[in-house]
Amino acid sequence: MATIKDVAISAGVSLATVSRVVNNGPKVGEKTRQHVKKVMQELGYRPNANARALVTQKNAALGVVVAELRDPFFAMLAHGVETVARNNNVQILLSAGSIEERTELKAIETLMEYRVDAMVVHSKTLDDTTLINFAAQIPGFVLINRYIAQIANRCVWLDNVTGGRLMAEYALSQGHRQLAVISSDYHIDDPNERLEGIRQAIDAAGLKLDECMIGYASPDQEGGMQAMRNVLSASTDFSAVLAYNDAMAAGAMTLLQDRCIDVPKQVSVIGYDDVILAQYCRPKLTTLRYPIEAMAAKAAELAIHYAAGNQPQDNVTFKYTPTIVKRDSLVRR
Amino acid sequence: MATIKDVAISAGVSLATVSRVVNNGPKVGEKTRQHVKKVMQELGYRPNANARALVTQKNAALGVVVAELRDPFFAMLAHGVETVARNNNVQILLSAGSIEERTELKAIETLMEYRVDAMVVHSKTLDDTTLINFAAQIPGFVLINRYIAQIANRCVWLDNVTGGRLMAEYALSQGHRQLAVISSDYHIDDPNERLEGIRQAIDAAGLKLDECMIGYASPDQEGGMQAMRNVLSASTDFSAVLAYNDAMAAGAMTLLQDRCIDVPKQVSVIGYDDVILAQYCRPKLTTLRYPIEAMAAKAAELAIHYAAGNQPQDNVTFKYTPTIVKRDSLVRR
DNA sequence: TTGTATGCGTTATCAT
DNA sequence: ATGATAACGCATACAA
Repeated sequence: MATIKDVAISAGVSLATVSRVVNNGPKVGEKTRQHVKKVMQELGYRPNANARALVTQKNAALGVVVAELRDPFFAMLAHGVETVARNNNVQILLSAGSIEERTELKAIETLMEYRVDAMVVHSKTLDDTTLINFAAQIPGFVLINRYIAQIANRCVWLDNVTGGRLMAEYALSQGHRQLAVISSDYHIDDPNERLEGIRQAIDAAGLKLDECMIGYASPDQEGGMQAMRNVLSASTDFSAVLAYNDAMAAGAMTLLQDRCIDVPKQVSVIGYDDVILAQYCRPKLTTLRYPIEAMAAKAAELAIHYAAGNQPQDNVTFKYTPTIVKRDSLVRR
Repeated sequence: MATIKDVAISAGVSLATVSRVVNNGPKVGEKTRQHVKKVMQELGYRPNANARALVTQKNAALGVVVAELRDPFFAMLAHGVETVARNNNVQILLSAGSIEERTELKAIETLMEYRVDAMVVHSKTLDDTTLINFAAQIPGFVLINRYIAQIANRCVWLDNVTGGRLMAEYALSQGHRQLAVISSDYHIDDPNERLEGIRQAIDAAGLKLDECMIGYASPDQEGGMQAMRNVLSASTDFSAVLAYNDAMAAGAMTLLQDRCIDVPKQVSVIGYDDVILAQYCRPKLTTLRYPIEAMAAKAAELAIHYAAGNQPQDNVTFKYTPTIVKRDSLVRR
């Protein structure tokens, strides 16, 4: 593959001149510029991004760490980042790491080896200290979907407590008095936060959420069925189900329907996230919109901005609040 | 960030020795090896992947080009590649390019600038010549979801004609005599190939597929509704709908249901791809399984294998055939 | 406006 | 077993 040197020789100019042309640098005669460009064309010259990153001490790429690409949620996240990357003419270096501490760590470390200084990270398993450390080393380190007070200005996150509260309040406002909850058994903050919000709303309404009305399982369709089964075996005395996410909600609906319990006539269901599936399943899912794509875009912009040398402001953070999307799975009782 | 030089000085050894330790090279005393490792730890040393790629003339990363991450299909593709990448301890460089010629080209070019020599490319818009050219330049260039005779041994693709034939044959075998088709209006080969297979099966059964029974629209849910609407306005004389993909199938089902046409009692629907949505929508979608994840994994392995210097064999190609997945959206008539 | 020279962090070759 | 040194391709400070 042709190098800058080849171009220089072939064009009869110096390395420096070619370099200037490549980078649209100033101080180069229009005539030579055209000539050099032509030679570049002929030789099929492409700048070596590695050499460039080495000498400039910065990598133009934008690093992204996600847990699991297959999950539509992360796909949307990646897409949000991708849009911004393209607009900024920046390449994405993507590292998927599954929800395991080891691989998540490794994903970030690999990105560091490429010296990417802009990075959007989705990490649920690494502890605060580790993340704060990374932030100290990488100027454009931005967390998505997580809040850490010490680096609040690098966090783009969703207010899950409010989200939980909203979904419960909405169900209550529609006349439901007996609520069941199906939650995730992953040991991360999100389920707890959403649950806390739900409890707040129920308490505020002067009602009680019995422990046996909460089912825990993996946060997917299968888990939704499982958790729903568990709750049903304890009690059938509820008119609405609040799910941890849309996948669980869909699973719960499937199970209810399999048992000839009509959704939403007999039991209403509400999801969380508003992934594509929410529009596809029957009945269409009433859910909480998690604006992950917009958030991801924001995170990417932030990462690029910080990496460019702009100092993060103090006392800011990027909090988003979910909103109710009314569809067909929850009706007034 | 600490360099190999810093480590060498701090450890009181030469650059070469440190380099050997880093790369687990031979010929280095166990004592010094331990010592150097310790210093590396202390200094938080991380090899610079850019410098490494520069001097070795090869990038350990695996490049991936996809059209649109948000699409669950590509998400699965990416996931298949990702699994292999992780097993081979290789980083993914992902370039999403949307289905436009310009961006697809740019995606590949950017990857080339990083000198990645293993590359899994999903391209529908670039012409054969361009792709063959890339293949000539990049040892580990592998196409997924496309077949080009001249570089057959670098193609991992699906037999879409057979796929189309299978879906039609299945519908026919279930007693359906009047078939409607909703297809994609994108100008790529896939829709035509699938349509051709469908025609083959219908011809073989001694039946005819009238042009007005084919609706064209964008290959998503919205398009599925649109195409279904078009067909319905021309004729209601069909008992089964063959869709270009699951998203269109889901859209078609929605429209039918909105018009109080029961699926599958009155009209059966069959999809293509078997993305997650096929299991979520109601009724669950009978569809053709497109083993994209396995294919992507294969492509990634191939790319890494070729990039490592192994010559592609002559006279081989990697063809996959879809299989029917029977669920609830198609019933015997 | 153009050219020369230096160094970025590594690997690899050749000595020792 | 270890060290000195020359590339790798490029950007840039400095000279001309």
